[in-house]
Parts: sequence; structure tokens; C-alpha cells
Amino acid sequence: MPKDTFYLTTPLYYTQGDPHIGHGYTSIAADVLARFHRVTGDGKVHFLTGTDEHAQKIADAATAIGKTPKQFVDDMLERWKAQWQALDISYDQIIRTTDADHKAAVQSIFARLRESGDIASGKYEGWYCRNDETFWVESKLIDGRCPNPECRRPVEWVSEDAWFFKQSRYRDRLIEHFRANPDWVRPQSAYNEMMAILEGGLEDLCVSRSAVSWGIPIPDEPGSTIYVWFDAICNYITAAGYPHDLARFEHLWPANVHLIGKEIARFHTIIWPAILMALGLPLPHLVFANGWITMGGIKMSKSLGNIVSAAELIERYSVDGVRYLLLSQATYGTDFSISDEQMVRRYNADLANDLGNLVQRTLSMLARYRDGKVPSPSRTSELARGFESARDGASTSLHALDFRGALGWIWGRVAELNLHVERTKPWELAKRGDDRALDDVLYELCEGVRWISALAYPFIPTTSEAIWRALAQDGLPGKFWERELQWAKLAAGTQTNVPPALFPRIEVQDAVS
RNA sequence: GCCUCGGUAGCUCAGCGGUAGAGCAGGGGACUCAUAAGCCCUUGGUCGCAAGUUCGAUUCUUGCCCGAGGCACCA
Repeated sequence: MPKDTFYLTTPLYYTQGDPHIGHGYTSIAADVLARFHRVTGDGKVHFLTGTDEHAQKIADAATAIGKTPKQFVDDMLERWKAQWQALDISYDQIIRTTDADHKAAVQSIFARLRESGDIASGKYEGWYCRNDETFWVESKLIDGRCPNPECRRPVEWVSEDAWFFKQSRYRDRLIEHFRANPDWVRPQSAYNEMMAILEGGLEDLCVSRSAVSWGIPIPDEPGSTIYVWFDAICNYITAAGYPHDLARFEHLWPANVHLIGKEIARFHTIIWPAILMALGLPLPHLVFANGWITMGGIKMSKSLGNIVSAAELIERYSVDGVRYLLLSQATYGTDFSISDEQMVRRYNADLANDLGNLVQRTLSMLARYRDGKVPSPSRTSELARGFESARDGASTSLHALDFRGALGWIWGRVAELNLHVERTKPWELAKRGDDRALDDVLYELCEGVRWISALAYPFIPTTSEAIWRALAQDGLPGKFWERELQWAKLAAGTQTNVPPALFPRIEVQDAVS
């Protein structure tokens, strides 16, 4: 009955448009975390992702191409799924906000909050942008137009009865929670920003829309629908079974982490916890807002035409290449820039030269000197301790969502093994006929490679599996770390083979510099 | 306009009170198991600018400049 599963979520992706690598980045981070938790501890993980499919913009986009909204979002979903598949995202569940269960659950949540008085009727008067489905205060308008730079359409004055979520009731409790849990929103910059908003005061949130038909109908009030953000944000509990499957819900909730992009931090760290407080539910342990991938420091946007898709990157660097390059580029949470030149360099250096070549040279020497059979070592390797601290360091880093730090620990061992080859010079041992020393070196190189396969699995699952199989190992690489990552677990006599190049070098035509 | 974050070697980024670090790139060298990879040595920085606090500041404070972002569409 108690919570016993590591529950993590991505945002619900808004299906008005196609996915780009920024969305993929959040999904990759979530996937690495999910895979890490599957191969450590008791391995119980639930990884939720999904799509946000309501709102007027989607209905309009559908109409524009002659589809019904439902057909439109069905088609969009396939495109998002294709991206997730291409990036090897191992989600356990997809929730769509058009799912019947979700709709019923949101209606039930809405009704319940209305009963408790947390959602109350009021009158909304103000300037409304139909395109953005957003109310604006007069001071924000620019020449009587929507202040959103990508909209700038004329706004209209509306006055209507509406439902309000009384989030202002929870301001003090929210502040208290922020103070008591200074790590619950990360990175620090997001925490600061949200805390400042809270201290500045909270207004109640209008959660009904009378002019939007493509949405979840408000109970007993068929004319209007629930505000799309209220609908969407509830997915984290409706997907877990609230309120229709409480037995399941109790295993999952509260979520261990919501991974989001920084622009939606407010919804996840103010509005969402206020809703949970109103429902009497515990809050998620952590909301982690990642930064943006920029192109030379500039945000990707349609208007600039600098959108990069996952497919383009995968074609050039391979899936594992993309996963590695994005997560190793910068500390998770900060913005960072990418460029082809930079990525090619690091792909060649870290993946092709350091890791790929290490595996190749190790298994080639084993094939050449021992017919591919893992020899029996005569002693415990001096490398063991370094690998054990890398395992512990990577684990600590991943628990803290420090993906870059974890990769640093792992690649430190890659470097160590390459260096070890140079120090021990197996080819000289072979020439000299020093069989015992050669056996020891070959064994510890193979064992080190096995560890690297296991440690790197959450990041580069395809490659790790290829290494794991080359070493004739079964199952998921390194499942479970506590059992598999014991030095000298690799059995003597194992028959290995030399796999094709894991990361073929990318040759570049040198530009004039 | 208000708020947040950043400005550190050619590039991408760490560090954050005791006169600067990593990886890559560049230069030189010894080797050959390997994806001409790996290994060793090495060039390279007034830590955005200016004041202040301090015995001492890249590290703290203030102001300014530049960049990115948030301000209820958007990873």
C-alpha cells in the first residue's frame, strides 16, 4: 500500500506543433534517470510522458487543414511517438489529455474543489486575447494589443461569469513549503524566481473558458470548458490513478521528480502545488526545470528558422551520440549552446576515440592473444578501487540529476583504461611471452570495459548493450549495479567477440581557418 | 519596465575569499594493440568594466556594460 515506486514525469507536450530537440532533451534526461533507477535499488520505476491535446489553438489548427480536433491530435501523437522512439525513450505510460479516464478524473477534481470552495464563481472582466486564451491586465497591453511578441493581435473586452481557483488561499503555505524545502525546486535560479513571485502576492486563477469548446466540459455546465492548463497539469495524478484507482495511486504518488522546461516552472511550482494542497495530497519531491538548447546562444524558434529536430541530429551523431552530447555539454538546468563543429569534435574525441576505440583495442587484443577467451586473473587489479569510486560517484551524481557529473565519473574510467593499456603494453608482454602478466592485463581491461558498459547504460543504452553482448553477458547491462558491479565478476573463460565500430568517426572537411 | 541567470584560455564549460582549472582545438615527441585512435610533453587567460569591504577578491557588496531568458503560448 505505501509508495514504493520511483515515479518521474516529463511535461505533457503540447501537440499543436511538431517536436524539436528541446522537447527531446527533457525526454532524454527523464529517460536516463528512469533507466538508472531500473538498474539500481529495487528497480521499481514508473516513467510517465504524454501529450496535452486540448485548447482552442489545436481546434483551430485542425480546422485549418480540414480535420476534426480528434483526428488532428491523433496524427500529432504519432509524430511525437516517433520522436520518442527515435531517441530510445523508455516511457512506461503515455497519457493523453483526451483520454476518457483523464477527462473524468479532471471533472471529478474540478467538482471536488468546487465543493470545498477552492474553486468559486466570480466575474471576470478584462482584456482577453482569443489566440492565446489569456486574460491580460491593461498595463501589460501594447497599443491595445496582446503583449505576447509572437501574437500581438488585438484583444477584446470581455465580461463573463467564470470559475476561479482560489490559489491565493495557499500562498502562505506555499512560501512555508519553499522555505522548509529549499531544494524542492531546482536549479536555484528557478527557485529564486518562483519565490519572488510568491512573495509578490498571488491572484486567483480563472479556470473556466466559455468560448472554448475543445476542452473538458465543466461538470453541470456543458457550455464551458476547463482551462487547458488546469486540465493538463492534473495529468500527473490522473495518470497515476487519482481518483479512480487509488490502490495504484498510492504506490506512485507523490512523484519523485517532475522534469520540466524552465518556462513552465510557475505552473509546476505554484499553481500545481496549490491544487494538490486543495486536494489534500502530498507534493512532489522535486521539480527540476532544465534550460534551453540554443543555437549559438539564440533560442530556437520558428520565426528564426533555427529549429533543430531530433531526427537531424540522430542521423549525424547516432541516438546514443545525441544523448551523450546533449547531457555532457553543460550542467543540467542551465542553458547551453550547440553547434555542429563542437558536436563533431566531441563525438570524435569522447565517443569514437576514447570509448569506441577502447572497446575495439581491448577486444581485438583479447582475440589476437587469447582467441577471445577471457583469461583467469592471478590477482585483484589495482584498477578496482577507481572503478568502485566511479560507480559511487556516478550514482550520487544521478541521484542529484547531475548528468554531466555522472558522465565525468564514467569517462574518467575510460581514460584510465586507455592509459592502463599504454602503461602495461600488452603487445610487449605477448612478445616476451609473459603469459601471466598478459592474462592479468587482458582480464582487467575486459572487466573495466564491462563496468563501463554497465555504468554508461542509462546514457547510451544501445551501445552499452552492444558491449555487454560482445562480452557474452545476458540481460540489461549492469542490472543491478549492487550485484553486477563487483570487481572480477566477469567469468574467466567467457568467449567474447569483436563488435563493429561502436561510434565510427565523423570525417570533417576542414574549413579554412 | 520589473525579475532571474550568465559574462573565466581559440571553443564548450568547472571553480567561487588566499595571487587561475578540465576537456577539446593548436604545437612538439616516443610508441603500435586499436576507429592514423591512444600515451607523454607543451603554447595559451589583466577570471566583462569600475568602485567598495578585506591582510588578501575571479570568488563578497554596489553601480554600470553586454548576452540570454521569465513576466501566466512555448523543453
